[in-house]
Amino acid sequence: MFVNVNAHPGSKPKALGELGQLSRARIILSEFKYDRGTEIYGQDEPAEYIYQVIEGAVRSHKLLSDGRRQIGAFHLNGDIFGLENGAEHRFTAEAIVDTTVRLTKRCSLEHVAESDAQVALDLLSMTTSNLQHAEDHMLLLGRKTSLERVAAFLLEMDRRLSAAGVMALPMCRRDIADYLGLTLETVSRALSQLHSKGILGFLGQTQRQIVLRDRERLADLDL
Amino acid sequence: MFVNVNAHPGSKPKALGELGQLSRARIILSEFKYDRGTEIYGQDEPAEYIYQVIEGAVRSHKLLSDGRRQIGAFHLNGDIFGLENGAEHRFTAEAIVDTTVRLTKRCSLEHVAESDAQVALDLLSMTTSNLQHAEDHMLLLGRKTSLERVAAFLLEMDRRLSAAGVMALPMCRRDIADYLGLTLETVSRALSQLHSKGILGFLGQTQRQIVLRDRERLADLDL
DNA sequence: CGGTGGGTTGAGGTATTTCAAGGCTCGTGG
DNA sequence: CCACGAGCCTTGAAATACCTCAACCCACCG
Repeated sequence: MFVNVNAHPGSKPKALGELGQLSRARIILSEFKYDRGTEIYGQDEPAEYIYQVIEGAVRSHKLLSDGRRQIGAFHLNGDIFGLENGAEHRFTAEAIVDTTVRLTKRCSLEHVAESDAQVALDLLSMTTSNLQHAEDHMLLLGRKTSLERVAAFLLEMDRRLSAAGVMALPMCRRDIADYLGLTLETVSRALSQLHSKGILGFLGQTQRQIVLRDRERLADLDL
Repeated sequence: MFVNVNAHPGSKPKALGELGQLSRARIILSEFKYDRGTEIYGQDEPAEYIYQVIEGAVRSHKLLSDGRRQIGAFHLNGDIFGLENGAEHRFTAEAIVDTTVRLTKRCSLEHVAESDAQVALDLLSMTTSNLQHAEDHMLLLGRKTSLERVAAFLLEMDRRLSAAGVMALPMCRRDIADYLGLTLETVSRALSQLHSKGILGFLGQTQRQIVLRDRERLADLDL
């Protein structure tokens, strides 16, 4: 089921630091690959593992019974996800593109945390980061206009995955929409609007590579 | 500044259990009262204390620069709030009604957690509860209709503060609206609609005491 | 008694959704 | 090599859920 690969020094130092500490605690790390579009775990499944993105991108979402979807977070290079306190996952996680993750058994980690305060504090710190993101996202979802949401999204992605001033979005418009609580058409219109105002530009013909031409005016839209 | 009162056995066993454990760790607890409408702490202020509601109700909110407000949570009897990992509060907290809180210094708690894994795990558990609530709330704010939001709100409040089948809401319509990402008029209309359908009833003339007459049909609205 | 702070309700406006059409890219198979 | 369909994105037009503005009611209180 799981392919064991030699763990190689990761690409994103910050979050790796966190899992690095866990690694110090002698927890088994292995790597695994998921094809684009496949489910990594489902909502309400027992949370057996926690994950770190080595390469690729993952989305975590909840569904309403009639299919409406809310994406709670995107997990990019170096991010840790799947960390739940209870026994079950509270989101469904899917690979957005072909993705490599590093994973470790949740129970062994939990066991270590019971005696090692430092590990427990690491877990707390990770959970707090997630909480902070969720809190900010509630404000966005509850009170921001579509343009403000898209602007905030672009700034977040710029911060998290921009290389050389250009960001290559791994996710499609529908994913962005379900993250921002909008429809894909509204997201598309907002992007077009920002484009026509010269605030951003598209590279290539896929519309997924975006360069921010006027970060200042974009930030003005992010209240 | 702070009035020290004898800590008496609290009213809500569950959350008290948590602070109870912290108490075991020899952390100073004192009580303090806030008048209705007063600020307990402000966003971006240093997080000196953490709090537990003994009596009353508190709202935590974020503001956009133009005054739009999003309430992230209501804190009712027994709830712990003001727990931040960073040095600063991420919300403004205000007493909705006259409120008594128990409080303890954050730094001393943090200090204990550094060596005591059990305390650190308690903090983790509390943070995880907050995270879980925020995750569910993102789904509500991003994807539910006004009627579904109000139904979910009523069920949440019913669960958290219903006594003898009737809930006495401490907060006004505007607070509910800012919690649900709606306007107060929309909340009022949704409640009227549920009232006219016989799903809920009002007691007294303040419109703040609500009795759920058909929890089944209300739950149908909560997808 | 008048003012203030809630709450409800109606009418009209609007941001966003819904529905629909069309274009572009890319992979696959003839 | 080209045709074709699928997936993704954009754009327009119409529908609608929610917001805004406004009037009114009621309870409370100095």
